Amino acid sequence: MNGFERRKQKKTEQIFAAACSLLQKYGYSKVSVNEIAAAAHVSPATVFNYFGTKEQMFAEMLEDWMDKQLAKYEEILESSLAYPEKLKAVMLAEAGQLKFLLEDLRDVQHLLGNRSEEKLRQFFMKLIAKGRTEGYIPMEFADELVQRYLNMYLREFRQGVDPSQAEPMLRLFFYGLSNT
Amino acid sequence: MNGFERRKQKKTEQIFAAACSLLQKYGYSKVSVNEIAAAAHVSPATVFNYFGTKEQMFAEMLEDWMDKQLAKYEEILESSLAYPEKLKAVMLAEAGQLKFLLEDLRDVQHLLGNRSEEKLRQFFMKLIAKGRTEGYIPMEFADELVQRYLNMYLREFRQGVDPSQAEPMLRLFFYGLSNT
Amino acid sequence: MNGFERRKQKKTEQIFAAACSLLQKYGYSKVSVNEIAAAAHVSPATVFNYFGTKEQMFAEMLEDWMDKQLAKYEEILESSLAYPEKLKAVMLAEAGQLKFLLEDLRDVQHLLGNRSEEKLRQFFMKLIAKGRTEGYIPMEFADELVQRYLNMYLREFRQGVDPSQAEPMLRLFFYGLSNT
Amino acid sequence: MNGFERRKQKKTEQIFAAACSLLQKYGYSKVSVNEIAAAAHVSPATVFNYFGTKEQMFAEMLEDWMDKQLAKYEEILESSLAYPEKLKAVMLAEAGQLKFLLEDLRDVQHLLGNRSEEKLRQFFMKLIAKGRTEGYIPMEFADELVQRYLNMYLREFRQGVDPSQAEPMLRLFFYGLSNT
DNA sequence: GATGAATGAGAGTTCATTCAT
DNA sequence: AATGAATGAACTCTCATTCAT
Repeated sequence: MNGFERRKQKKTEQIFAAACSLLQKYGYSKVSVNEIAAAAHVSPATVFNYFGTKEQMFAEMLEDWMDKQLAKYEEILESSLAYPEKLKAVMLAEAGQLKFLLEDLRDVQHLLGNRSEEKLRQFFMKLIAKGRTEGYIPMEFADELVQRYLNMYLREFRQGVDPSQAEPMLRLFFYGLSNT
Repeated sequence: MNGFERRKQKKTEQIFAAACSLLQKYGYSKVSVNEIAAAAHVSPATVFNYFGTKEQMFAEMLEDWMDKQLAKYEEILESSLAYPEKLKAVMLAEAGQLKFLLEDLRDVQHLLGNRSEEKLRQFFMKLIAKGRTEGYIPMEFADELVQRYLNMYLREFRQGVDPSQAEPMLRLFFYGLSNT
Repeated sequence: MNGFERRKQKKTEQIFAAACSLLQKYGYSKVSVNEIAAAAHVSPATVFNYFGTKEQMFAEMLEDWMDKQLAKYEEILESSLAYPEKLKAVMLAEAGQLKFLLEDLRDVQHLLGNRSEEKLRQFFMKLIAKGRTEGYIPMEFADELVQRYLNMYLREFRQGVDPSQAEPMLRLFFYGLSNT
Repeated sequence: MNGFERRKQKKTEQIFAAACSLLQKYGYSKVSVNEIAAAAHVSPATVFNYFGTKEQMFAEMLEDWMDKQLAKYEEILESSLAYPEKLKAVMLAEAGQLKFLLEDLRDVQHLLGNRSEEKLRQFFMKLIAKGRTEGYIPMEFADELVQRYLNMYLREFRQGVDPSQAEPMLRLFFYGLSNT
């Protein structure tokens, strides 16, 4: 990588960092490209030179972020933890992270794009497959259903859980409300 | 009710309907008051005469909507259904309804206001209390936890479920992922 | 005057009072007809029924006010005071009064209209004539000049003088800055 | 100064000129930023990029204008003219100039800001001090009073005097109405 | 290639005035 | 005759995007 590319790489990271931080604070429609450019010490024009539009810029930032997140997930999946611990770890890996996946849902989910969504889906399929192999997920629940179930919990955890609530929530995950 | 009041009432409903529909389609920040006014066959100025600000207009619309929704819930709670059926009915009462409670979370939840949130919370408390009396909700789960759990499911159902998935989701609600 | 006319008269006075008070507080362009109507416990439509336009309404209000003011001036002119005392009295009669004659000058002076301005000019002519007769205003100063001079002082006094400054200002009026 | 700065400087001047001219013609609240932008051959957005708000734009324009005006005054004060001639020159330097200092008083005086007002006050103090030294302003008149007196005349001259009236007005300034 | 400046299109909001009762 | 409701036109201001250097 030559000097030009390194510089571009660095600016891209600054832009991503600023965009990410401001997105969380104010939400997609309330952050202006000018603000992001200012926070990244870059000209607004540079943002457009790099990404074309505001939307595209956020899309790339989110894909970048999602790739990093998925790397963490994969690591957890490959670890030596027991299966329930893995699930817990995955869910807690989200906690306190990008809440905007919830907040400006329509905007942001659409931005996240098919590629990232597909990657995430594939990770889920592996996670579920492993769960079935290890006997934690009964066959009678269809993949689609379990995926939705997992997703629901992930979203809940993304909003933030205080640690004292994490444990009981996970118990509900496995055993539900009925106590018998 | 005289002519003036009837007319105003009617226009208010038109505005609420237009606002609700457009809010779902595009989200809070992407809908302009002009669009809503046009859809409601009303001048933008009228919207401001009625509600003062865009924000206030949505707040009142949401409160109105929430009151109607709560009325349905109460009716279900007072019905002769078995408890699990009641829960199911409450959840399905949301399906296909106002998705925006999720989508522009920051904006809209804030708009919903304390009054409505409190009303909803109180309904939940009654629902949970009844569940405990009838033995469906064990004492060992704190109110706070159950409320969060219910909320999580409600939110999931709000996004829409096809009926074939409703049943298994409710099974998970009571018995969790574990199948033993 | 029958009942209808009395009612109209009363409403007109309420409107004038509200308009006058709000004009002083906020200035011509920052007061809306709706505000005035509200303050006068009257419908905005009534204001337009009576006066046609906002501008016309203020014009009539100002003419009304000016007529009352001129009546006071005439009384002073006809009184038995010494001439310099009369001048002083006229000037102080303005103090603390309608400052807007200064503030939104362009708007308001234009509103005041030719009729009122002419009445005021005529009063000044009488005042000056009397001053000449009594030897206080030398012939070498043209009417036009003296009128302007008086006006300048009147405007100054309209902005408000604290009583301790009134006396020296009047001394300057007669003897100027030179002290010999 | 590079190309960017020159261009910005030029546009700023165009905006100031347009704002000044239109302010005199129509008064603060009746001039829209759009009008000013059009007259300055600039986009309305540019005005807001430069100054943030309409108010701030006028404030800066007035400060700019006042600085130039004060420079003229200082030059007169330092000149070799006799004191009365200096006073006359200062007053005539205003003639035909910014009448709005009178007209939208509330708005504009507030915009002029403390800085400019303070600069003007300081110039007045110097002018008065010089007048005392040279024996044209007797000690028995307090600074405050003289300042007000000067101000009153300045305001009068700002409204415009035809030259034939300037001389007698200045005679009144020194000797008042009394002729003895 | 990167920037600071500039902008067009549109946002929310206000208000003098008119309309329907 | 008087009103409450309704509005069109205009306002200040924002922002994603483009232009000129």
